[in-house]
Amino acid sequence: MPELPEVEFSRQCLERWLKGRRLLELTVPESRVLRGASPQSFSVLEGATLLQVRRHGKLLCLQFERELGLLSHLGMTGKWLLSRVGEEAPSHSRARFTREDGAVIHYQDPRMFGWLKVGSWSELLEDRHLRSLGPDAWDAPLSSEELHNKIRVSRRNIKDLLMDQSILAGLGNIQVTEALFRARVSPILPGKDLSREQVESLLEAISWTLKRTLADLSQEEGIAYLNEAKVPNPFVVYQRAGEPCPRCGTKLESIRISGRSTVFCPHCQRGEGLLGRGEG
DNA sequence: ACGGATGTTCGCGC
DNA sequence: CGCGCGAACATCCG
Repeated sequence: MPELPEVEFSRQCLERWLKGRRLLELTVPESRVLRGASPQSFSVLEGATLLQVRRHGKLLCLQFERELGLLSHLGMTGKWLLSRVGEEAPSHSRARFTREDGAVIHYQDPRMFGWLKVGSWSELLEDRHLRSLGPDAWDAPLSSEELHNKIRVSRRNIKDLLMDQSILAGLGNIQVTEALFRARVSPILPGKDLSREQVESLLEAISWTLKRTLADLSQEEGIAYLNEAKVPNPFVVYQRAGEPCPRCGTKLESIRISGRSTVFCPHCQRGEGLLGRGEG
């Protein structure tokens, strides 16, 4: 379940499980997750102690002793999981790191859109996947002036712009859908048509939805997430097409933007935004 | 059983 | 050349 909040949750888990501890053994079978790297190349991490896990957008950066590092992108279905001694491996485990006490940390990823990359820490910090990211949507939010300047020249719609990791890193389909609804901005509004006030609303809405999802994950729901328990949809509009808008009661609609389903309220999130007419 | 799913990248056409 | 769009990747779930 990886957008910024889930990736941050994974970051905290990895630090709790591994920070200051040695990796005794790594088993990384050949799979698409390696993107062509040799399974053997991961053995450089054997015996290394994890120093810290950083997150930039949806990318995790694990720093180890000996100037070593590991980049982890969770793709669509990636998860880091802890197996206690003697527990069975989860399905679709693509990598297993054995701790000194025998516990095993698994990287699980059925669809394998995620990936792992091992290398020297300094080299990984220059990796194109990291360098191409804009400021983190949570740790380094843009000012409304900065975001407005980035989008005011674009004819692309605002939903596309907010999903663009080079503008703001960490948002995905759910968080953008939720933020646009909260800010009452139409997802199809071209970037150049957003007022400064709308950009301000969006930034507030983004931090609100990220904070709320993060809080959900680190409370009881985090445990449910780990145990794969089914929890009811916690989002305000995502996956609620056909239900009444929680603000005005209008039926929520779903459209596709860049191949992704986009739920919005046709009344609260009208295309003209605050420009156009003052009627309404 | 068919369609859709939290992400990114590549290639094509304009 | 740059932009926008659709397809592709692989598997599961309702």
